[in-house]
Amino acid sequence: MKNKAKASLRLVHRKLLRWYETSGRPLPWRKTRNPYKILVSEIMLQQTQVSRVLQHYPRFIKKYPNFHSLSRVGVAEVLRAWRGLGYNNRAVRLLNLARTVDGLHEGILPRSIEHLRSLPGIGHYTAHAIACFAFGAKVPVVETNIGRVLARLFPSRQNVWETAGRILPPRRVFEWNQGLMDLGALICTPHLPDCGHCPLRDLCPTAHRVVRPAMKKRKEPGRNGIPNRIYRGKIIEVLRNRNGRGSIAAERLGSLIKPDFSVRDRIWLRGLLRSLEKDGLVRVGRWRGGVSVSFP
DNA sequence: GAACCGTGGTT
DNA sequence: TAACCAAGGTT
Repeated sequence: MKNKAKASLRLVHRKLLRWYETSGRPLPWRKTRNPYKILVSEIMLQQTQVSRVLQHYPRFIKKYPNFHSLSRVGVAEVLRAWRGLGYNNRAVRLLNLARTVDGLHEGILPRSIEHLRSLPGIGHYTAHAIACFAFGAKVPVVETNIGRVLARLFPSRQNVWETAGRILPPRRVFEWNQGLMDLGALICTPHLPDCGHCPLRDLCPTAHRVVRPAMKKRKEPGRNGIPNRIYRGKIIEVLRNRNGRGSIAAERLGSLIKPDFSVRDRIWLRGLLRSLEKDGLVRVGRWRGGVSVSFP
């Protein structure tokens, strides 16, 4: 890299880190280095806004403060604690992860990115996030915010992960990664970026002239124009609210999640239940010639 | 690599 | 109001 580019990069480091000191968000998972607490926050934050996670994270951590306490409960209890967060598969994966760590790793989360990635629910991003935020590794992190920021700051670069690795500062990598995310969430937003208040505006080639790529929506499979995943969520919510009583007849479940449920919907409902069963979210059994549904 | 997976606020 | 969007992961 040329000296000029190096100097410019150092300026980016300085400006962003300074901005983060004064404008970074005071989020609870930034005040700890506890691997379990960092992990829970990262799983919750997958495709989920910070504002929503803030509503549920403290209560979840209080109820399940470590891998051991979480590993001892069942799917039903975890899904109730997960209510409102969405993507319920994450709760099941987190539970299985806790059981694995508690049972096979003496309650200690692995430190290596490769090992982390082998655990359920931890992919490329989350493994790097845990390595950096919990273990202090000097590794890059790229999620939707940072991907957008880097695409605008380095429009000629193609691979954002490679770019993120190349521009990593020599120290304060924790603050650097968190700062880039805050910049994307607060200033460098998708629709109308607030370039006037951006600490990097003088160094950004696309400042004040951001074009956002027009994305086309895909069509989701569903019923009556409602995607199947919404019905899946309704099924889980019905089961959550059946405190005590274990199972429910599929026919009754159908009428609860779809007001005009009829015999023509039976096959469709069976498909939903099969997918939920495969994900470990429900158990499907036989009952009086029909089908019964409960938490596993 | 595309399809699938919740929930609810914002525009 | 319909569409978009949000600290991704799995198959």
